Amino acid sequence: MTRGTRLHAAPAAEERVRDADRSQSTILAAARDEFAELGLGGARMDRIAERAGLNKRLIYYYFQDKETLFQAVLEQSYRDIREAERHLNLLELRPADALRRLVEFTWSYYLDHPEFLTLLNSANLHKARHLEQSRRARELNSPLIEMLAQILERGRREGSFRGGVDPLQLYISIAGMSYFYLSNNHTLSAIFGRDLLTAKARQERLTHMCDVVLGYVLRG
Amino acid sequence: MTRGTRLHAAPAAEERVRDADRSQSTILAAARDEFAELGLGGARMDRIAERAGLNKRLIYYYFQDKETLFQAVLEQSYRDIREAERHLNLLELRPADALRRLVEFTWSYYLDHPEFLTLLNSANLHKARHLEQSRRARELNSPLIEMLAQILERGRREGSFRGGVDPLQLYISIAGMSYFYLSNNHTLSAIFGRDLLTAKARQERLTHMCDVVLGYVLRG
Amino acid sequence: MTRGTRLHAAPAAEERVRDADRSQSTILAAARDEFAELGLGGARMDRIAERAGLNKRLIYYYFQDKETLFQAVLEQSYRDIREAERHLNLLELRPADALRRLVEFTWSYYLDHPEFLTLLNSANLHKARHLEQSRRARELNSPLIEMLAQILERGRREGSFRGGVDPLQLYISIAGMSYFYLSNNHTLSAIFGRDLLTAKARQERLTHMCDVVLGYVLRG
Amino acid sequence: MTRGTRLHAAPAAEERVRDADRSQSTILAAARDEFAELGLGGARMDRIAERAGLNKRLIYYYFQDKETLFQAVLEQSYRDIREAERHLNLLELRPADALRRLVEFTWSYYLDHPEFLTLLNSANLHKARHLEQSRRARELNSPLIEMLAQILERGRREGSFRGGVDPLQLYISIAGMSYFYLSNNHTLSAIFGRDLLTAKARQERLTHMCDVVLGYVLRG
DNA sequence: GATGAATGAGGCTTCATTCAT
DNA sequence: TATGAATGAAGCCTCATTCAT
Repeated sequence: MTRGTRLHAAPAAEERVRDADRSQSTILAAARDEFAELGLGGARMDRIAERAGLNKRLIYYYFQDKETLFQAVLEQSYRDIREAERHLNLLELRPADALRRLVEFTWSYYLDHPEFLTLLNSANLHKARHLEQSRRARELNSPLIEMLAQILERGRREGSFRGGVDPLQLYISIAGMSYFYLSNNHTLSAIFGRDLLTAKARQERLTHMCDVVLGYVLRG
Repeated sequence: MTRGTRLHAAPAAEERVRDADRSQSTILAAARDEFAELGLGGARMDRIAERAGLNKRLIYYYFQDKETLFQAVLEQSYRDIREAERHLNLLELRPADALRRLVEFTWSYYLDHPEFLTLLNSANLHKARHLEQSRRARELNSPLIEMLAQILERGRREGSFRGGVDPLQLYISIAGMSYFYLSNNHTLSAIFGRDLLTAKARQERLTHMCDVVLGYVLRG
Repeated sequence: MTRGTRLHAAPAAEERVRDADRSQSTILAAARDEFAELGLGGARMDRIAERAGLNKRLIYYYFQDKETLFQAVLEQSYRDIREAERHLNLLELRPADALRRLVEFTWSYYLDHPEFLTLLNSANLHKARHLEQSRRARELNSPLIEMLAQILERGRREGSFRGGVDPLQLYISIAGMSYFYLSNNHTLSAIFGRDLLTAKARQERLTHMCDVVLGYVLRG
Repeated sequence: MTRGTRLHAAPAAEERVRDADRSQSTILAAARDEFAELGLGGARMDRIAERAGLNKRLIYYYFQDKETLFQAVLEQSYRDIREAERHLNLLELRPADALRRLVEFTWSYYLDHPEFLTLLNSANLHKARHLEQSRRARELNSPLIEMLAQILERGRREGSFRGGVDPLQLYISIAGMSYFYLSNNHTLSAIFGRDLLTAKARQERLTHMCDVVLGYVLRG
């Protein structure tokens, strides 16, 4: 008996299971938005339930409490960005192009996922205690570090890149340049009285960052 | 007249004023610590009073409410860093040295004032609404931008620096490289399983950042 | 036909019934423990299901709600003690020995069934409303009262017992002396700083109670 | 300046202090009633506030949480009964009269303070953990034990009492006989179909208990 | 200036119970 | 018979804030 043949019938077992999964995802997405907008302390369980369109009690059914929910949101966010990173085929590009692509990817991902930045902030405000409790923390290690190491090594062997560059340091610098600009965007705008998110400003920022990275890495 | 000589007497007017000032500073310092550790949402007025060793009611007496108090803390923090920046006499140094000095200063200030980073995060989580409400926001404009502009211009005229460098972009990059490393220190440590705050690691980070900035700015 | 020989077959009707009975007993035992440990207000339906290793919904299937379940537990407990009492063949003993045996039985039963004491407490906290609702309340009348009446009468006729002893009053006194000692054991221990449940202490208590009862009943 | 001279004046400092005290007593009394009627698990903080006519928050201001409040109620109840016991001048009476007076006092106190019985039950349901946490538990030791010891010794020396009676055992028996009758009154009434609290029934119970105690203690 | 007492709103969480197979 | 998913009501407790000297 296929699904189409049952009319007015109750969902089959497999479907009910999927309902549970769907509820969990819905909650997770709602929580992600709430936490991103208001931080762990400012988030409200009531509002998360409302955003999810589900009963508040269900949140506790699937995720024990607020802290656990936050941890689940964090893990999901990490899984998401790592998934995106895996699709970056940097090793097919020439070293300099690969670096440009990496800078651009980081920049675009942060731009498209502003919630990732605030979640990261919240996590660090709480001293990453949520990550430490996560057994999966290590799995969250970015594949980019290894890719970056290979790119740098290849560039050095080609003679175009300088040697002695620590890939982790460079990765952090690349991330930091995008991150600070976007994360502190409001403060910077207020202080400098300049909109930093116009199309032009964004293009200029990206160009600047590429220039910095390549200026550093490229052999004079 | 020392205080000990007056028995059962009410404090003199001037002394009362000094007490008032001292109370305010005490509250501000306590609030800064609390906000830095727990964010705006996680901070507790009770705890701030306790940290200050003063009655909670007094906080409301001096600072209308929690938001206003947070704003006051933010402004004070900005005043503090701007004050420190004013003592940086970069223009006395040669351009390359001035840049190194600027990177080092930023790095050291963030290291020594971790609360500044978390306050900044909190402010940005709330979209800098506290800054916008502050009449003094513009006064918070860093003098460093102007200094940096002059340094870059001088280096360019000397022929050692490349041209076309936007001082604001560079300033943000410098700040971002330190900021991300320190602010996300916990997350990074958890993920990469590497203590990023040992003396050696700190030295390496500083060297890396100087290399990046100078690598970018110096004419090949 | 053993169960193992039927593969993928639905259980036979008789077996289903046995399962049903077993489930009900399991629930009842789990509920008894939970109620005994935590009282009616402190007991949790979730925990009862967990203790029983059965789905919570099943509890509602067999016992309408928490109150009804409590009532069922109470009735079962009464049935249990009445059953034990029925095996006491006091009338075969001489009057004084029969009294000693009764005191000892009461004491031992309470010692061995501490849950009975707390259930009784809970029932009385709720003014025995669960008993009043029970159609079987009267059936719970202890056969001991009648036995005790006969013992007292026989002792009196023999000339060894005093007359005018109300069997119900004596029954309550016997029960009360054991009950208070055991039920308030924790409080008494805390206050008097003396472990009341060592083997020696228990023996002393039993001796004391027999002395009291016989001292009262025996003709000088 | 006496109180009467101030009209329309705000309460003086000493009075405000008393307000705090009064609030605490009011809460304590309301809590005692609620706990007595419904047990620890069944009591509701909301209802306690309502009974006290005070803001619920104030309960938490003075008594950290429900458990602490319960502990405070327990301690107060013990203080009350110990206070009453102190006014019993048993040593002025002849030994047999002193015993009768003690039985009567216990019976009357329990009759007049039914909440004491249920509080005791609740405390024991929770294994007296609230008492153990109380630093004052030992102070709650009844002065009656010592008095009873003296009465028994005096009776023995006079030749009217038997020897070898443990005052603690006797105290527990006296308390238990009253306690069980009253505490399980509802259950007993339901089972035996007999109202145990009529004036006549109460008189009979008291007579019975005196008979038991004296029958035991008096030398044949 | 300083403080202990008091409060209303709301937050997180738990509970008994029902739904829908 | 048995069960995982879902829910509304309510419970304990906390929070920022105000009252009343």
